Formats: sequence, C-alpha cells, structure tokens
Amino acid sequence: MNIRQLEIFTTVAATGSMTKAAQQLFLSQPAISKAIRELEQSIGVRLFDRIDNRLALNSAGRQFRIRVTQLLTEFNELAQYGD
Amino acid sequence: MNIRQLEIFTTVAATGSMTKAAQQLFLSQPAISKAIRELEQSIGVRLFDRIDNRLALNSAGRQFRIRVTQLLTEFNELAQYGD
DNA sequence: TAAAAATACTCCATAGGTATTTTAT
DNA sequence: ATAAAATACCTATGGAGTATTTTTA
Repeated sequence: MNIRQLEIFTTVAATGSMTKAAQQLFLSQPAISKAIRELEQSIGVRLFDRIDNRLALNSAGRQFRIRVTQLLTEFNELAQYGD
Repeated sequence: MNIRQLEIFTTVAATGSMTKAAQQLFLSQPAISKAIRELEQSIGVRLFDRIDNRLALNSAGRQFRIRVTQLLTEFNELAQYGD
C-alpha cells in the first residue's frame, strides 16, 4: 500500500469509474486498473464489486474510503508544511 | 514527500543519528542521508540542525514529528485492513 | 584517527506508458 | 459498434546499494 494507490482509490470511488478517474488524474486507464488491483492485493480486501463491466464500491470499500480520505487530507497538509 | 521518507525521518528523530537509523532500518547510511535531504527539500523546511557532524531535531522538526507519528500510525493500521 | 554525514556513481524495481483483448450492452 | 476494464509488454524514474570524501572531535 502506498499514498499514490490511495489517491487513485479515492478518485475511482468518487467517480465510480476507472476511465473517469484516469481522465481526472491525467493517467492511462490501465495505470488505474493496475493501481487498484495492487491496492486490493496489498491489503487483502476487495474494495469494489465488478458487475457487468462496471465498478461499485462495496461495503469494505465504503468504510476504507472514509479513513483514507482523512489520511490523505492530513498527508497533503503535512506536504505543505513549508508554506 | 512520501511515506518512506516519513518513516525514515521518525527513525532518525528517535535515534538522533542517521547511522543508527540506518542500522535500525537495515539500510545504508547514504540512503538515510538522501531521504532526509529530499524530505527537507520537498517540504521546504529544515528539520534538523547540523552542528559539528551531529544532528539535532530543531523546533520545526519537533512539531512536524508529532503529526508524522500520528499519520504513520493510521497509515499502518490501514495497511493491515485485511487482518 | 575515528566516527558521522555528504557526495558520486551504479543498478534494479516499479509506476506509468501504448497496444490489445475481453466482456457486456 | 461502443464502452469499460483487464491483460501483456516496454520504458524510465527514483530508491537503494557500494565506494569515497569531507568534517570535526
């Protein structure tokens, strides 16, 4: 797990789509797909359900998201420590 | 700024020495030196005073450390989300 | 002169890319 | 036919290494 994966995760969760997250983050769709897969593997929890070719944040994903959002806020504030 | 740099920072802060931090983290001393330099550059704040060839956490470093420690605790808990 | 940190390289793992395939509408 | 995600493969950046230099007690 790393911060980049968490940023990508929150964007996918917010948009409901890897393709839209890719556009928003100026990344390719496969880069998003890979990051989400590796995040899920790393924590050992499936965060999205894949139904048809759509994604839906599942129950674990919804809980995870809340804590990740707070973590990223604090991380970004610390990254601005100099200003 | 990244999580690895923050982990290294807290270890250097705790031991008061890059050499000791290197031993504790099973890394080389130059790897520690570089990580600290890059962290300081990234946030734009000097965290340690260099006096003689020793390090001393300065005032900004002490304040930064408190928030980093909390952040890393939450990060590590999230990384264990699956267990 | 010993001990700590900094500098100068070299190397490799992985984050990201492009191209393509799969799956469902 | 479109559209979304997954897979395959390639490349380049940066995190880590070894070797060496600088600095000061």
